[in-house]
Formats: sequence, C-alpha cells, structure tokens
Amino acid sequence: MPELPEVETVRCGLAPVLEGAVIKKAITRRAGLRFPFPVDFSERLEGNRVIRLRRRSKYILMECADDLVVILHLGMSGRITIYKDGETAEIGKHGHVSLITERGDHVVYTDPRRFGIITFTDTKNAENHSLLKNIGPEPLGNSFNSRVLEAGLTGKKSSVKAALLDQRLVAGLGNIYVCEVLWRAGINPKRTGGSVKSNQTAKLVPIIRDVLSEAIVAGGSTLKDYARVDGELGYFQHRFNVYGREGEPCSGAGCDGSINRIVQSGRSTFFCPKCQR
DNA sequence: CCGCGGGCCTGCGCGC
DNA sequence: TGCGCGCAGGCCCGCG
Repeated sequence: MPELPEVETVRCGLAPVLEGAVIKKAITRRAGLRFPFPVDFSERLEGNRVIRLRRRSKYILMECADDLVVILHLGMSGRITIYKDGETAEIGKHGHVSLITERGDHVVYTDPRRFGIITFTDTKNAENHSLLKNIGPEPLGNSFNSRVLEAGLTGKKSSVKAALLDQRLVAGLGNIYVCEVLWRAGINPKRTGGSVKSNQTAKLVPIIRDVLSEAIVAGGSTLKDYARVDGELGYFQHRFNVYGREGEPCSGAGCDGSINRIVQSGRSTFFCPKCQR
C-alpha cells in the first residue's frame, strides 16, 4: 500500500496499541518475507516491552527494551490490522505475523505479495542499518530544503520523476505522490532532473511538504477508530489529481488538457502535457 | 559513479 | 466460465 503518508497513518494507529505494551506472543507463520525473519524472532520479542514507534521514510521502527529495534516495511501490499482485546483476529491466507500484547490486543501483519520486511537491529545502530543508512532527508523535517534538493537534481541525466523516486535524494516519495507533486509544480516528468531550474526547485520543496502532509491528514481523518489501521483508507479517501486518471480532463485551473499515461523505467507516470512543461 | 532493467510475489480486472 | 495478459503503492541487485 504504502508511501510515506500511509506509513505514517499506520504508525499513528499502531502507537496507542503497542507503545508501552509488553509482547506476550510473537508469531511467524512462514520463514520470512523479502528476507528471512530473524531466527530468534519470538524469543527476543516475547516478554519485551515496546517503548515507542518511530517512522523513518517508509519504515516503521518499533523501539523495544533490551536494545531491540524492529524494522518494519510494508512493501507493496503489506497491511496491519488491529484486533482489540476480546475481538477475534482474522489471520487469513496471508496473515504472516502476529503480535499479541499482555493487554490482549492482537496485531496482524498481512502481505500477499510478500515484498515487505520485518527484521531486527539494535538501538545504537538503527540509523546505520543497511536498509536505512542511504536514505535521504525526511521531507517534512528541517534538513530537507531547496538547497539540498537543488544539489540532488543538479547534473542529473535521469528524469526528474526518477530523481524524486530515488530515496537517497528525499525519503518517502513513491509513484503516486511523485506524480501528484510534479503536476502541482507544473513540471513535465520527462524532463531531466538537471534541467529543473532553481526557482522551480524552490517551489518543489513546499509542494512536496504540502502533498504529503495533506495526505497524512486525509488518512488520519478517515481513521475515526484507530482500532482498524489500514493504510488503504488514505488512498480510498484521498482525491488524486493525476494518478490513475488517464484520459480524464485535467483539473488544473483554466486547463483544457487531459491526463496522459506513459511508462518511465517500467512504471506508470500520469501527467498533463498542457500544464506540465 | 550512474542509470536502467530484471526480479521478487500474488491478485485483480480485462479481452477473447 | 476459463485463460492469458498486463497491471499494481517498493526496493535491491547486477549489468553496461
């Protein structure tokens, strides 16, 4: 499911259930996802206490006592469902992992395509873990600014779309939100990164922040009851301007163009050739 | 070093 | 109804 806003929504939903909770049972129902689960998965988690949930890019970091950090990534199709104490958990065909707390809540990780990741690291080295160490600045944080973005785009021969999808330049953008960002900025996704001028780069920074934070608000506002965390909700409720709208009229003010779909490095790009130059 | 394409998986919707 | 195809929100890796 997930780009940064969906992951943040999942983190928010999960936090009240897991933070401060002691894990009573940690269950894996297969050997792994994209990578094998740690062999001591249950041993290290059972009896351990979750201190807090953090997000880094599209990863959720579950910081526990006993110098344990669980790294969780939802891949393409991963989702989390929470069953409160007394409810019956539905595991289903793809419910690969469960955490059951001493409060009786049951968290199920479901992932049909199994591109997700659940692994361990230790508190001190979490940011240097191989999965995290090359990730660029958080787009909603202070270290992301026009200077950083301009430095990242300068000289880039690949498309500006590919550049923004590169997690080393800025964290958390995926296919949907890159399309939306470029539409809002009026930048044609086929242009090379290096051809984007500095005044447009400066515009991109607040647009990236706005698109992501609006999506987080939209996702969060649909979760009246955080007992059902599901990043899909954000997508269902959020109205995209270009993503998935091939052939539809462009919603840009005064624009009479329509949305095109092209393929860039094997992935769909949606854009309006009239207002994105 | 950079940029691209392949691969990992299952499920869904479409045209025939 | 069934079958094959293309498509899907991510990311690592190997190649040129």
